[in-house]
Amino acid sequence: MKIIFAGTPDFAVPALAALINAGHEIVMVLTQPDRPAGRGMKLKASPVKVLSEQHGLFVFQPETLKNEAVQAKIAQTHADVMIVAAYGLIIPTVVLQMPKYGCYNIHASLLPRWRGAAPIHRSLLAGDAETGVTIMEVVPALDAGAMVSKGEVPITETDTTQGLHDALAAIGAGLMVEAMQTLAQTGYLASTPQDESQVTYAHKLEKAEAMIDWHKSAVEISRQVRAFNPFPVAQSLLHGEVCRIWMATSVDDMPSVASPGTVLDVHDGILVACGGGVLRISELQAPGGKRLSAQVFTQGHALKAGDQFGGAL
RNA sequence: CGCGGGAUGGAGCAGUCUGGCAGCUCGUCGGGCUCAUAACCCGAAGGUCACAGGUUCAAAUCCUGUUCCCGCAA
Repeated sequence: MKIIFAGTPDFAVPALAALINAGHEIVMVLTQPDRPAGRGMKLKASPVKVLSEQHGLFVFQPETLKNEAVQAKIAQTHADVMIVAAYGLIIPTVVLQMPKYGCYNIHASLLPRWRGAAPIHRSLLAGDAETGVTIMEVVPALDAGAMVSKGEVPITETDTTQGLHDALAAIGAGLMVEAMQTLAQTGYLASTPQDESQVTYAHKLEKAEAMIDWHKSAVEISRQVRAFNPFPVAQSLLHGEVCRIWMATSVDDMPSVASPGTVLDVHDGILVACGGGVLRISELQAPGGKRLSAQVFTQGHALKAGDQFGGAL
């Protein structure tokens, strides 16, 4: 089929790769314009653009799709279908109606739960037992279209956003290829409307949410740490400096006797007292340094039982 | 040229401000102890202090340039 692919970050890459592999004709790739990013603010191409160029695809990077000249260019492709995966720009109704079979989206949650910008982070933070990915029709309202298929993934005590993201991106890519196969054969995709009474929204992450409040329970802090890995990374003050916490699990068979934020032991992971329970930090990063396992970290940094996380600068 | 931190045996760090014998924790190797061990004891190897130039009797340390890594901000 003739496909327009609209996507920007890493999450969209497996889907595009899978569609190329499945033999579809990608007539246009929409991705956000190169943005200044990273140290030095150099212009950086999106992951989707990088892959597209490797395959010699036609890449189109308009600032907005509201412009008529831009819309005309999209119409000229005469695509059968448009596939959206974390594109990041609003797609006007007129564009949604251009492809013969419409427009389908890959969303990283089990809809109708977690519509919006940060579904993986929010499901992890909320302590959901499972998450997943949904293939759905794109409609003008945010992530509100009827659902075509779903893939579920259980969330364990050690899952991070990074890990779930990669798993969901892979599953979503497979489901989308399946859906396109069905669409190509039958010219139709069955879909189920979302139950509006079950809708929740996954709001964008705020930087301020990264700071750890040691008065929370170890279970909650562990979720926060894992939800914020790899971005923006949970952090706390240690010896007056910002320390990033990459991985931490809650130790359930240990009562917390000291005040929240107190280091209890550093021999098997860094154990820290919380508002409820004890947190075992297994990977962290000091300013200027690389991320290190707790064991390696304690060999080079003076950290001992009785030290305090948190507090003021 | 957006702002700031860093580069020191294999790993992680101190030492730099105030120039004067290259240090610490861990790992590796050898030996000992032990029924045994990632435990404990004794010993050893391993570094052109990122690279280039300058100042000095003397530079890891001060000055200049370069490369690479990290955080912030986007």
